Amino acid sequence: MKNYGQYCPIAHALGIVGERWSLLLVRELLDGPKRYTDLVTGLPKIGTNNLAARLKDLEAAGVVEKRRLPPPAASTVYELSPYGQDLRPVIHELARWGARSLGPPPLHALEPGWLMHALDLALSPLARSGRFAFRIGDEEASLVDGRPVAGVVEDADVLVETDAVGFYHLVADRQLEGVRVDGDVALLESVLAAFGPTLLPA
Amino acid sequence: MKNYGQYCPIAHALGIVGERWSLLLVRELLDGPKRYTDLVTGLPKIGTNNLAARLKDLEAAGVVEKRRLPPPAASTVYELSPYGQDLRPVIHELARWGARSLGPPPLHALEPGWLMHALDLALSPLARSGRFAFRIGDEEASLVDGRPVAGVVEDADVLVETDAVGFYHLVADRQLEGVRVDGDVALLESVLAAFGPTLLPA
DNA sequence: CTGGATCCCTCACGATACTG
DNA sequence: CAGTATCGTGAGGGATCCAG
Repeated sequence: MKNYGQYCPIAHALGIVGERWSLLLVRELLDGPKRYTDLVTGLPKIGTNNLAARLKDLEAAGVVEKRRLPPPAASTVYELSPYGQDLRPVIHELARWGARSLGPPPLHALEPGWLMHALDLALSPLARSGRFAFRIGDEEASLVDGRPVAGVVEDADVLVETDAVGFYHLVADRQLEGVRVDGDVALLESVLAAFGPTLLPA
Repeated sequence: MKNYGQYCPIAHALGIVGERWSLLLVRELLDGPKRYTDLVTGLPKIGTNNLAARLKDLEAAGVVEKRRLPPPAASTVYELSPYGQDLRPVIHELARWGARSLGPPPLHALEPGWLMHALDLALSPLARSGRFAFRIGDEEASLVDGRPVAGVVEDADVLVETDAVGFYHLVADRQLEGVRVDGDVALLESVLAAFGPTLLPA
């Protein structure tokens, strides 16, 4: 992509990761190294030529590194360089901004692992202490002292059970309809109360 | 722009501001309302048709608002909605990330007001207290208790005078060559010492 | 099966000219 | 000043094909 013709850190950053698909590619790699095929399945609508081009660009920019796994797992994986890892705060802010106008989820076709990402995004800054467990649809994850972990943790302070739409309204509107809460309800509500308005005021 | 086909706050956010020029447009408007022509001069390489299209998209998405100024200043200005203002943390993080691989500035063709933006970006999180004044090339700005203000403030704790390249090396490498510092040098150095490594390790 | 490269088609972008 | 009209180019999307 051509440059923006300005000496500006924002324009420069966008020259590196501003192309279509680039930041979504980084999002995929934030969960760890992935193979080419994993990236294709994680980004179904990207053309393979485009994926190869984006990977090449990001590699040339020092954001992504290509590594051959040693035998017997002889395959190549792509992973973020340390500089690429530093995009995490950028993507985190972008996600929090986007979430405010995203609307409720479809009940189908959510990506595996979405709950851990959602907890990390929406609640981890708010629930720095306590043990929260979530069983949402067919996903399970917990928040232990602000860190998301997989599965329902033992002796949680509070356990939340609902589906994806119920979870959305829980964090977005603080509506508890259709949500089953076991344990310290007040603790959960105090965390949610720290949430500002999340929906687009318009 | 077509969607990314995923229920994901990042993909959704990129669907709104992910197109070429969109975030730079928001950057321009973060300084306050601007007229169409001001935007053209601030983004010299954008085509006017493209600018019109991006403005229309951002307005439809609730990020930008178009307002007619009352007579006698009968002109239309564009400004960020509250939701658009909330992009400031995103752009801030992006700028800090991009600055790490940006390299030293050209001595010419820096945009007016760059110094205030640079102070805001690089030093305002670090210098929450104290009065720092800067005279860099033909730009003047100060940092008062962490807030950037225009001009050289009276009775500053420290006054820094150099050119843009000297300023860059001051914040990037903490090199003081070619930099004239009046006042509390130790205070300035303590702020700079709080800066981590800023350049791409590669 | 993984890891791409190639082709084609469409549309978005960039430059410029033009208008209310 | 604030855009719209037009047009050429090139990047992105989709499908297919090929090599290890």
